[in-house]
Amino acid sequence: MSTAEPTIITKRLRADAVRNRAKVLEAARAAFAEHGAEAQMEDVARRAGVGVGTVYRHFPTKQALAEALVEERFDRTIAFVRGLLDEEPDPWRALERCFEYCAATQATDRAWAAALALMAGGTMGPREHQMRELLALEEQLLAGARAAGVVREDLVATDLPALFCGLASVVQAGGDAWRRYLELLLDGLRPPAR
Amino acid sequence: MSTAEPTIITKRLRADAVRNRAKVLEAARAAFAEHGAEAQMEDVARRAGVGVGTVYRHFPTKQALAEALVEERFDRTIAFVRGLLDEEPDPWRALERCFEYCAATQATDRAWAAALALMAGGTMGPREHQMRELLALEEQLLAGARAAGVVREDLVATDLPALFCGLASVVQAGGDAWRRYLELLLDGLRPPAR
DNA sequence: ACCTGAACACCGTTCAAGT
DNA sequence: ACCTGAACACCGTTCAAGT
Repeated sequence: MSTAEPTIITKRLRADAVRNRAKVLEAARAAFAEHGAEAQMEDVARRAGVGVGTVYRHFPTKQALAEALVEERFDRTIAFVRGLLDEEPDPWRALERCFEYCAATQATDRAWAAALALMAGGTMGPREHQMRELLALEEQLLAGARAAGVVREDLVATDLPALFCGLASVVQAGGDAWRRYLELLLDGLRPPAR
Repeated sequence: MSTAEPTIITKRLRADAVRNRAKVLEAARAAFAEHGAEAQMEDVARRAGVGVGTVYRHFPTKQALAEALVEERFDRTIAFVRGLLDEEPDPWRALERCFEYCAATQATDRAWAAALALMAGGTMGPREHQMRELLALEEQLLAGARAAGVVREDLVATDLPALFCGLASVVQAGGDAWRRYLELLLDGLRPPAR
C-alpha cells in the first residue's frame, strides 16, 4: 500500500509535499489512461495543478512515474488474486478469471503491459518483491487446479507471466481478437487427455 | 518485390535517386535492427551517407520508413510460407516452423512486431494486400493440418495473427521464456482428443 | 524544504539554397 | 529533379530564483 521506495525508509514529507505527490499520481493515472505511454509530463503537471519541476521532484523521470502507477496496479492485482483464492471455489474458473482480469486491466493502463513484459523476460527489475508475491499466489492457485486435474500437470506459476504478456499485447492491438485468442490459450492449458 | 506504393504507378526516378533510396533502406535496416523503434533519422542518414532531407524525400516520416521495412519482411515471410507449402511434407511441422520463423524474425526487426499487432487488431491498415496473401497461404497450410487431423478442427488462418502477435511480444520481452511459451501454445493447438 | 517555470537538450521534420 | 544541412517544433529534464 505504501508508495515509497522499497527497502528505503520513507522520508518524512512536508504536508503540502504529501498532497502534491498524491495530486501528481492522480493526474498521471488520468493522463496515462488517456494517452498511453506518450502522455506528456507537462500535461501531468497541468492536471495536477503544479509546476513540472514538482512532478520531477517526486518522480525523477517519466519512467519512474509510470513505474509508480505499475506499483499500484501490482497491489490491486495481488489483492484480486488473493480474493480469488478464498472466494472462487472452482479452480479452473479462478485461473480463467486471472486472465480476464489481465485483459480488462490493459484497457485502462498501458504502462502495465511494459511491467508484464519485464516479468515475462525474467528480469524481475524493480518491483521484484511484488512480482514474487504475485507469483506465489498464482502458484497456490495453480496447485489447486492441478490437484483438481483441470490443467496440464506441468503448468507452473513461472509460465504465467509470458502468457499474460502475450495476452496483453493482443489486447493492446485493439479489436476483440483477444477473446478468441484467450479461448484458444485457455483450451490449450487443460490436461491433454481431456 | 516492388518497393513502390501499392496502387500508385511507380514514378520514374533519376538514377542517383534510385541509388539513394536503396542506400537509405539498407541503412534503416541496420539502424532499426540495432536500436529498435528508437533508431534516429539522423543516424539513418549518416549510415546511408546522405543528408536527412534525402531520407525524408523518399520516406515522408519515420513511420513510413519503418513500414517500408515491414513491407520487405512481408515479402520474405510470404516467400517462406510458400516454400513451406511445397517443401515441408509434415503439416504439423510446417505450422511449427511458421511460429519459429515468427520468433526468429523478431530478434532482428522490431518494427515487424508493430505490423503483427496491426494484423492482430484486425485493422488491415496499409499492407492490406500482403496481409491477405499471407493469410491465404496460411489457410492452405492449416487446411492440410486439419485434414491430417493434427490441429483442432476449428483453427483458421484469421486466428493466427493474434497468436503471432502474442509470441512476438514475448520474444521482445527478452530472455528465453518464449521457448516454453511456444511449447504451451503449440501443444494447445493440437486436437482435443489427442 | 519545497515550489515554479524559463531554459536547455534531443530528435523528428521542414525548407531555403544549392547542383 | 534531387540533394544538403541549418533551422524549427516538440517534449523530457534541469536549475536558478522564489516562498
